[in-house]
Amino acid sequence: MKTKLDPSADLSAQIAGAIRDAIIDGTLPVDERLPSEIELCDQFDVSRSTVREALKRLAAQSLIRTQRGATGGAFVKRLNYADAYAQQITTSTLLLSMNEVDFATACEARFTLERACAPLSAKRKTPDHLATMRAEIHRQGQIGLSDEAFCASDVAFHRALVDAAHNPVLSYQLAGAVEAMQPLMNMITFTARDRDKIIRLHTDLANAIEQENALEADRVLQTLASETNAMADTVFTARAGR
Amino acid sequence: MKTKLDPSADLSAQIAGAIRDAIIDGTLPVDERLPSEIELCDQFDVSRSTVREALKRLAAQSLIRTQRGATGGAFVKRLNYADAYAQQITTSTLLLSMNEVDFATACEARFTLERACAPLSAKRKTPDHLATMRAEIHRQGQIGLSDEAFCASDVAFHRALVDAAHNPVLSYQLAGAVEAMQPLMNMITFTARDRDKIIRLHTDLANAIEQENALEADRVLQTLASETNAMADTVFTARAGR
DNA sequence: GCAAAATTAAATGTCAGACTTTTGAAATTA
DNA sequence: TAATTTCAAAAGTCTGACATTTAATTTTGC
Repeated sequence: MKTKLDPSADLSAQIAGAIRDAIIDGTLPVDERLPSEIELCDQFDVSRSTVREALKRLAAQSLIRTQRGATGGAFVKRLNYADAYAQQITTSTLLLSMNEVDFATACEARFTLERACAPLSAKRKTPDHLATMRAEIHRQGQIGLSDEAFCASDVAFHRALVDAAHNPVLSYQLAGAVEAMQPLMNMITFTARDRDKIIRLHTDLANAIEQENALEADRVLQTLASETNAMADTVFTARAGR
Repeated sequence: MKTKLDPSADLSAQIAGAIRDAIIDGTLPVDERLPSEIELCDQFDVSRSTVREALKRLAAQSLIRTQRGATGGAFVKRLNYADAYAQQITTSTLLLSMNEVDFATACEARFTLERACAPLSAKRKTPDHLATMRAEIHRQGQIGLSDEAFCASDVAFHRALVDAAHNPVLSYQLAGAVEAMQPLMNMITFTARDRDKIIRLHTDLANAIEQENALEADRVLQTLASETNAMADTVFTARAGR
């Protein structure tokens, strides 16, 4: 069956779109083999280059995987959490860095979502997640730690908090909110006093989670949010003053 | 400068990765023109088809846009909210539909995040958002409305609720959680009684938001979450019984 | 007859070159 | 000066060839 395309618009985009729609609505189930490139040429009445460009578009979105060889081809890929996480983080990071989203807005979004997680984390935490949180707190206290490493550890701490909720969908949704903040946080220079303050709050938070005290966890997260905002304010007003 | 690639791995993926990294870390700022395809051929020592496949990968992720003509080329694209939303929704939808995420898990994630939004929405709502919510409630009550249209209206209602928080980052993060549920919801047949129940809760929610009663909004959302779960349960156990 | 080795075929990956279309800039002309 | 024409650069498309990978098939050696 020949599928008609609009010859005035981007052909590879149209082909990719048609296949993507078929994947999303389930017409093409997971692990189904797509027609070979040659067959797609025939179906859409375009050259192989165009078909290949369409397939690369789909591969970039983790919608298909390709195998070479005799029984090879393009297959509908089961989107796994790792790939989805990676895409989510890339998109979120760029959205924040390119759109001059102010720190306060991003910060509010992040902590609002984290606060939503906290009660579930308190209820469902395992020793494993608590151990990760405590390990990161310890790392954050090491002397000579660079600002960047401090931020990375901060992200790891908060991811452990989120993962403790044991809801992979929630973890996925929050991955972007938490990780995308890292480049923004990296712009901040944390004084020793700032770090102390954060570490103390992290400790309070870990304790609250350990004791399944959701209310206290929420309180600490609110404090952490306002403290983070305050630190960013100090840095940015200082910079604007120069 | 010639950039070296690993000839044993996928060349276009490597090129796309190199350029993507340059965009993410800011080496290539927004609206910067990439070298022309021919220049990229030279830089990476590959053919034009390979370069083009790499560029299509980037275009699929909304990282670049291309222009034809004399002053044309590939430009780093400012990722806008619309594109980010669309990607977020595609990814979330597929993640849920392909991984046999059970309804309860997805539902929990969605309502947990929405509950986090509600206090902000109550505080910052505009007449506009309230009007959208009420309009969707009205639509949901129309007789002869298909299940699918009912679900679509449900999504629109909840998006208005989220958007009322006036935090675009939050709206973006929640777009996936709310929209990705739609295909799952579409599997449910809503009885007239179910619809009545949902519409009543939606009305309560809109009222709570209007009166800036965050506590009540939270209570309604919790009820809505458990009711939704119950309806799904009924449908799925009935189906499993056959 | 069976196991190892060689062959084959199908598919993606890559390359080279030509042509088309779009589009802004430069040159020309009225 | 303004409108028109020409030009050139760039992406978009097509064709055909060859390379590489991989599984199935066939052949060979014992």
